[in-house]
Amino acid sequence: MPRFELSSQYDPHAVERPLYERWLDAGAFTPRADGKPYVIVMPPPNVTAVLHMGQGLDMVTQDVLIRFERMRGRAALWLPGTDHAGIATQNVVERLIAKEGKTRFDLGREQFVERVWAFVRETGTTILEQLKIIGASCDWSRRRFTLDPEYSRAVREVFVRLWEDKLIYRGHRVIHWCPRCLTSLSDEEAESEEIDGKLYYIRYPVKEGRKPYITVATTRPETLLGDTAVAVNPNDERYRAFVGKVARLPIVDIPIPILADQAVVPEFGTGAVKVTPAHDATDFEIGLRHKLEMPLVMTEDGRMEHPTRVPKALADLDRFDAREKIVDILKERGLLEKVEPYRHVVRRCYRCDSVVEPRLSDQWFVKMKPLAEPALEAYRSGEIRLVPERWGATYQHWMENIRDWNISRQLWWGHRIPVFTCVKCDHEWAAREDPAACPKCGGPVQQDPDVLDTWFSSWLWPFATLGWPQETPDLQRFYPGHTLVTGPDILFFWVARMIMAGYRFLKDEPFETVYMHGIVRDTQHRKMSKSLGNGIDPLDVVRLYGADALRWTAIAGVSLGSDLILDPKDLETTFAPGRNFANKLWNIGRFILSQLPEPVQPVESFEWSELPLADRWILMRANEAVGAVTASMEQFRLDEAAKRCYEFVWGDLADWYVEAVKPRLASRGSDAAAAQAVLAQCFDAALRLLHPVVPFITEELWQKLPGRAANELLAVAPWPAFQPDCVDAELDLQFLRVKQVVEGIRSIRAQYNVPPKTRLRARITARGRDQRKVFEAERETIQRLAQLEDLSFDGGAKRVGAYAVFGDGSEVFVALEGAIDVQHECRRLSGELTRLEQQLERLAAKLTNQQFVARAPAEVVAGEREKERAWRDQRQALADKLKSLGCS
RNA sequence: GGGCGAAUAGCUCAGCGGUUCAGAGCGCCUGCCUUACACGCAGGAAGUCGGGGGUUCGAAUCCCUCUUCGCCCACCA
Repeated sequence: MPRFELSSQYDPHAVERPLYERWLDAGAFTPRADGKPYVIVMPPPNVTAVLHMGQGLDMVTQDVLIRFERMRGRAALWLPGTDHAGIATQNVVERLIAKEGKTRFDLGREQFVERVWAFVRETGTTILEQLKIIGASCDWSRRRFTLDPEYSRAVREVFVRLWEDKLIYRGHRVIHWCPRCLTSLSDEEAESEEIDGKLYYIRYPVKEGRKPYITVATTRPETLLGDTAVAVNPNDERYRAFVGKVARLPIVDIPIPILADQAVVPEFGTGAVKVTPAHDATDFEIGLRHKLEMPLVMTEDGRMEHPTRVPKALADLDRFDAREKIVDILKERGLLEKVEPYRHVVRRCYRCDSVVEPRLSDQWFVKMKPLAEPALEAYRSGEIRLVPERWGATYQHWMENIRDWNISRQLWWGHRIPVFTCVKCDHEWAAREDPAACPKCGGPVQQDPDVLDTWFSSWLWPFATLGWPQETPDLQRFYPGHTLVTGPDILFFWVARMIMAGYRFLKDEPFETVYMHGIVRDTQHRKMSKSLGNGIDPLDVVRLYGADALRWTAIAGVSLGSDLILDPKDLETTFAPGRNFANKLWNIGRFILSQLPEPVQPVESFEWSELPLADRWILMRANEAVGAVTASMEQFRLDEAAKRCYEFVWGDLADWYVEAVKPRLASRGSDAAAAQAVLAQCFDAALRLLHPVVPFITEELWQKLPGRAANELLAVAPWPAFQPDCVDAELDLQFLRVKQVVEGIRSIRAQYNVPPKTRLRARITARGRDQRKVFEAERETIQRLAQLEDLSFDGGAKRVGAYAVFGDGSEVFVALEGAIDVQHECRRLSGELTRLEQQLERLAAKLTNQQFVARAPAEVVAGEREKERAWRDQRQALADKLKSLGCS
């Protein structure tokens, strides 16, 4: 009698939350006290973030890995947390207060920062709570935030150490400036985008020249107001006469020198270039070389402003409005030679998408070369591995050409830069503790107003989260970590820098493998984003299909490192497969559980050789699945692991084994006991193998298996062990023949439209004696699966019916008196014969090809010979059938 | 301008040198509510593996080239 009443459909919502609670209560996600550690640090989401599909993929991937290793007995630590995300978070709160009609300047620094904290306290755990919904098995007791006091100490320590090592310096140069966020950005934070723009050719009047003007080409005419020279290449004959002359800067109407500089490419534009040292990085270099003035002609928010260079008509205009107006003025004055369409790159702020303005300013930089060297070496020596490997080239290229890192941001939200200046004696230094007075002269001190780049704190994540610079037990135990899982989009921002920080400050790699999955995109291969409205809310998916369905699609839907393509307009197609599979699993469980006694005898208590073929076969298949799934997991081929489980559960266990043993189970006799034992064992193994991918439903079912202790959890149960000596290809082949017989009969049934309820009579003629024994032993299985009322072997009287012939020449006859259409049967069989003959012909050609026989490996040749023999038998059998039917 | 990736069934993708290798899921067609499951069962149809060339006894699978998409990097304004 059934021990459980389970509904016929799996209801994820009824089980997910309680199970998660149970895992938490049991401390299942805390690393076990003993055992070799396995550590994944979670890429910390922005503290204001809500879960999107990209993170969903990232997190589920990590969860699969951590659950797998946890089951394998490792002291598995998945360390969660959030990032304060300087610009992003400040923007969010600025928008909030904008609704009250205020700016951060109205509030003042202190109040604004307090406001951000209030917001973070209120909403900062949202995304972490969402992770629980999708089943993330992180150790919440070790949750970190990049602005935690301990973490901040690490950030400050790192800054001071780099300062002491002379790797931090103040740079006066042209950096990327976001006029909307009002801060400088690193090179990485200014994303390039190709646009269809224009190239403006502008005439700069020249008094003493042979020609009345020199023409320059530019994509940003508005910067003309900041020009302090015109430059040409020193080797450019065309302009030799101009060098040393003075041009008249249009609109501003001031003299500027025409000079020669190597940086100018003669082939581009006119070969003459306007030089705007304060608003262009190359021009800045030219300016330095020629000691040019470097006037800023724009405000921080991108409006034109300069006491002498910006005329009233242009003052205060936004840079793009100013561009149009300046072009108009130039046109009016005949100074605009031409305008060409021109495809070029602009840089955009990665947080707000504004076009970034190159701007001369003072910023703090980190010298990166010394940091990059060990990180590069670690990759080259294989100490750190990138998966997929192809990212190695990108990583190397970036490291080899690394540029100094601008780490100061003109924001209020973040780690304040610990550089202090004495108001009295100008002494400047970095300090671990806030100083009360200047250590040199005792004068009052001022702290640098800027904060650090967010990534300057997150690059310490693998060890700052473990208590560094304190020598904590966690740090000793869990550093270095093992696997980092992330998307390739933050390879430079984060991954590369973590590696550098690890070697610099811990003298050891932060992790051994970086696994980079792909990006989540829609069916048009566009990245999912809020602005495109093509996103999928993972929580919607959980609501509609359950967390396991979401996880299934995220894992089974992508191969190693490839993008995940999802259709936001068709969630059903996208996520139903996972739900359906969960439901299938549920119902297999429902059936098996209804059949199992308490307790179930262990499989080991049965003599292997006495188990029926089907039992030995499914046990072997289970074992094979264990081997394959384990191997796939180890290689990050998570999709293969998931699909292998699917095949075993659905294709082998449900479609064949469960159906095959139903009669035995129904008999309730001694035959049933073995079947029960085998079912229990196989199902248990399947649940274990599937648990990392679909933790909820597997735990729920596993709990119901007989013999479960009250406090046992699948989440911390051992991973099944693969037994290489149980692999048996012969066994598989034998059962394959059984399957083929069944399928042959089913196919005949369908072709002759025999109603499912009609029981047929069939006769098998086996090719070899062994095979006959197999068929006889599995007679009941075949009868049931093929819906037969009678199955006989060999010899019976010739009757009218249909035949199917198999690879080894065995054949099955299905009696179809009255129903048989001889013509049709002839066509069917001769079709098969033709196909077989063609195959044989090809094979024969291959085998008579001396080149093949001589050069191909002997075992391949032998295999082909064997194949030929079997096919000949099959052909013979088919030909006989045709003859006996009287086909012409 | 460099570098990388992708192109296989209507859709999303596996397969990446040799077992009937041309596959899976979804979709489609034909039967079935066969007492675990219609989120299911059984049986089918469906692709000259982007084009061309080459290497090899043998090529979706390796090499070259072209085409089309996508991504990353680069101070020719």
